[in-house]
Amino acid sequence: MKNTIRRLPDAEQEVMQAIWACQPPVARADIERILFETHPMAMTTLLTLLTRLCEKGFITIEKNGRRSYYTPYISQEDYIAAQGKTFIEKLCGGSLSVLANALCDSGLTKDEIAQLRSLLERDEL
Amino acid sequence: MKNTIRRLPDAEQEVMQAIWACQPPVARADIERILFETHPMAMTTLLTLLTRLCEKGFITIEKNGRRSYYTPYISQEDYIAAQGKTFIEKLCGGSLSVLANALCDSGLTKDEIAQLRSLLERDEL
DNA sequence: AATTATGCTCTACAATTGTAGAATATAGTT
DNA sequence: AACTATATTCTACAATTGTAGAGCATAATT
Repeated sequence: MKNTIRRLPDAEQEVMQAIWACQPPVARADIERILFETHPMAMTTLLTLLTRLCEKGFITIEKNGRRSYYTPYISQEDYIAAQGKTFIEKLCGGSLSVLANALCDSGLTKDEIAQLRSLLERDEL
Repeated sequence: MKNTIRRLPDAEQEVMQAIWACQPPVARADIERILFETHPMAMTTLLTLLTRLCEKGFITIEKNGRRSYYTPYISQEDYIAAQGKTFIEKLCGGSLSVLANALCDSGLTKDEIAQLRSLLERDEL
């Protein structure tokens, strides 16, 4: 786990999620297909973002002939952990309960509140 | 509560936190003093950020003579709730337990894990 | 009232981000 | 081998963000 994982800009994060959703190494076409649902963009735009993600150390790119294949270098779990941690420390003063309360009070749909309840009732983890 | 609260860029978020830490309406000098600890910047930089925050609807500015006073228009709780919700929906597929697991596995200090444990053991909320 | 100090607004500019067309390189086809 | 299709890299540019000096307005001081 890498401990300083920078917060990605929205478009790049969207691309990472598409990559994480696939079995690596991932072909451009697969990423494109997934993104089409959530954040459609021109193909060259996607390729620009992939290049930037590589420069930032989030993925590796291997070429095979004229095609490239993309593999996450930072896992989704590590990214979530790092960003979640930063979020809690920076915004919630390090207190998880501040987050939980804010979510309960106003940030969640009924389903999500139910989910939070059940999560809080399990005390394993 | 406003339901579409945009994610602020880092510098502006830092300023908001300084404002939230004070009793409104807040004088520039107070914000400056707090920021000096976390994110020092030139005074005019701060004033630029305050103007942007006002344009974005995060604060209101009232002038009294040549000084201005700043009041949050979006509460910290609402901001945390909105960003937390977005975070969970966008990154964790809407599943809080995904966040909780990632945090447990690698994102938290010992203290924070202890805190999460105790939070999970309380089943009020 | 004139001068000075101070607090804010305007202007500026580099870095990052979002977006995509133009150019290039390579693989497939005739 | 020449032609065509296609996948990637280069180049480009507007919008946003981080940063702060120059200029302006108003209050305090002499």
